[in-house]
Amino acid sequence: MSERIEKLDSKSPIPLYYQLKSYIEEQIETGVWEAGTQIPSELELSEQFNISRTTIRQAIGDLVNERKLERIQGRGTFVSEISIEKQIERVSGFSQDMRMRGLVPTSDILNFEVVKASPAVAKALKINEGDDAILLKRLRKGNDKRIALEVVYMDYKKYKDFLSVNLANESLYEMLAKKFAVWPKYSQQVIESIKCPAEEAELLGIQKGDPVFYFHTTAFDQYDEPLEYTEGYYRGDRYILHLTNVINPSSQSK
Amino acid sequence: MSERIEKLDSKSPIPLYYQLKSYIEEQIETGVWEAGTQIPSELELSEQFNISRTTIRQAIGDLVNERKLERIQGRGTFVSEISIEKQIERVSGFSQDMRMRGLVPTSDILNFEVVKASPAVAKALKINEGDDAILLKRLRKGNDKRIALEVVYMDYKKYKDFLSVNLANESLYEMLAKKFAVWPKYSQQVIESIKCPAEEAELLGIQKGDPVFYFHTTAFDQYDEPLEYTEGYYRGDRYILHLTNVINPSSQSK
DNA sequence: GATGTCGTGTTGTTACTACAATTATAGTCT
DNA sequence: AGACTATAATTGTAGTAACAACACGACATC
Repeated sequence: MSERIEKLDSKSPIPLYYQLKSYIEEQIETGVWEAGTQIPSELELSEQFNISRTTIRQAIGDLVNERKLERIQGRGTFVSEISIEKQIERVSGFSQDMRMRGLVPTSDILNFEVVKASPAVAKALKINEGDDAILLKRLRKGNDKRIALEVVYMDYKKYKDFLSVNLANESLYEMLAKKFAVWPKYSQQVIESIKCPAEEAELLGIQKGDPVFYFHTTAFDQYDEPLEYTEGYYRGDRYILHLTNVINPSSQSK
Repeated sequence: MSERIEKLDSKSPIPLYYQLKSYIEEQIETGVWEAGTQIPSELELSEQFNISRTTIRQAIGDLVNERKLERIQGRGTFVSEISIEKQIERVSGFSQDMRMRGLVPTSDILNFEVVKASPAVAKALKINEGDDAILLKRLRKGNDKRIALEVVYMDYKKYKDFLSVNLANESLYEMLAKKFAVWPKYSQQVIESIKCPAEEAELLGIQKGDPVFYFHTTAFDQYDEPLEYTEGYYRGDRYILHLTNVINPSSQSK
């Protein structure tokens, strides 16, 4: 088992460096290469797989960027102690967020209609004030407990077909990817800690004035166009924000 | 002025690719290459600076990683529309945070002593419960307005000399870099939205029960060792959290 | 004991080459 | 006009080569 090496397939349409990258990721994820340990040197890998050092470095460089590996000149390449990656992936909407916390996400749709864009919505979606916008108001639950109240706005011109879909239990992002071939590339959030207004408090089942997170989030698609704008009230007693901040995003080469 | 090209210095100890990277960053930051526009092709840059395409690609690859450029096969390389980078740098402690918001950070030191580590502190700093820990309690202000109450804990064994320094107006991180040659590499935060307790409310000049952000932050140094653990209460009416979440951290090569 | 030197192993930098894959455009054919 | 084709331009992948920079241990020297 040990000297039997899965040779990489140079005839495959998948690039060699990518195959090697997958191999290394597998070694890390299965624990064959434990956190903190040194991986084989570039020369060793080059001989082992019979591919050039250029290709080895490309695979390792990618993984260094993703913070799964760390290179130290003169010493070697090591498996990162802490996988920051997992924490960063937090940001993929409510459904994924809940699943990551081990909760089952569900939603009650309170409102689903076309409205005129308010100034805030228009600005976020880069449309004109008064233009048509899709409004989707949902009470969001984790394991059937009320967690948040979210109102999503989208550009009606772009996503009018969207009104016909059923998304009671489906992730908005998963649906958008399937039906419209768009997906979020990044999102910008503004988060406040406020007293919950009366109307929202009632829907969330808390007292007026109880502390809540108030999110304004604009998600951008792969073309850097606004995808959706969301305002959300998250119960302070049931929702905690976890963040990992990377101070100095190091480059591929250093 | 236009055909006069700053030649890169191959005799400099600074790598060529890094010099080129700096040059490109300068072009972007000064607006010579505007957002969305195509930069010269790799071949053009190679001829212009008389360096190999390998080196060009390394510089561009770094900048693609930092999301300042985007490469599209068959089309070219373009300046990113939105500089996410600026938002990511948010995370460097209160002083830098305030400065980034255009406010002048100051602090009142309320307490600065050695205490026995509580379970939470011990766990965060990876020391034993009851071990000595440095406690630094500060009322933090922006433009002389009270913003937050922060309590920093550090390992006394590692940073005992720290007790003698004066940091009324200096950033903790800047001081640590100068005196101890350590700096934060990343931090993990847990953020809650809670009702402010009575004691903290009084110090912050708000009413008991007003909403505040409650932060627990552990910062790790360049060796992945815990550097400091901070608990902070941030006034909800004066502090807003801005986040940019990158959904799919793409690799250097794609 | 402290310091310096040297050899080995490792990653870092740079150059050269060749071909593949993709995109856009110009041109041709129907 | 529309569909297809060829070509050019551009980035992507892969190889080879050489030397630099750095870390570290072994050993010698002071």
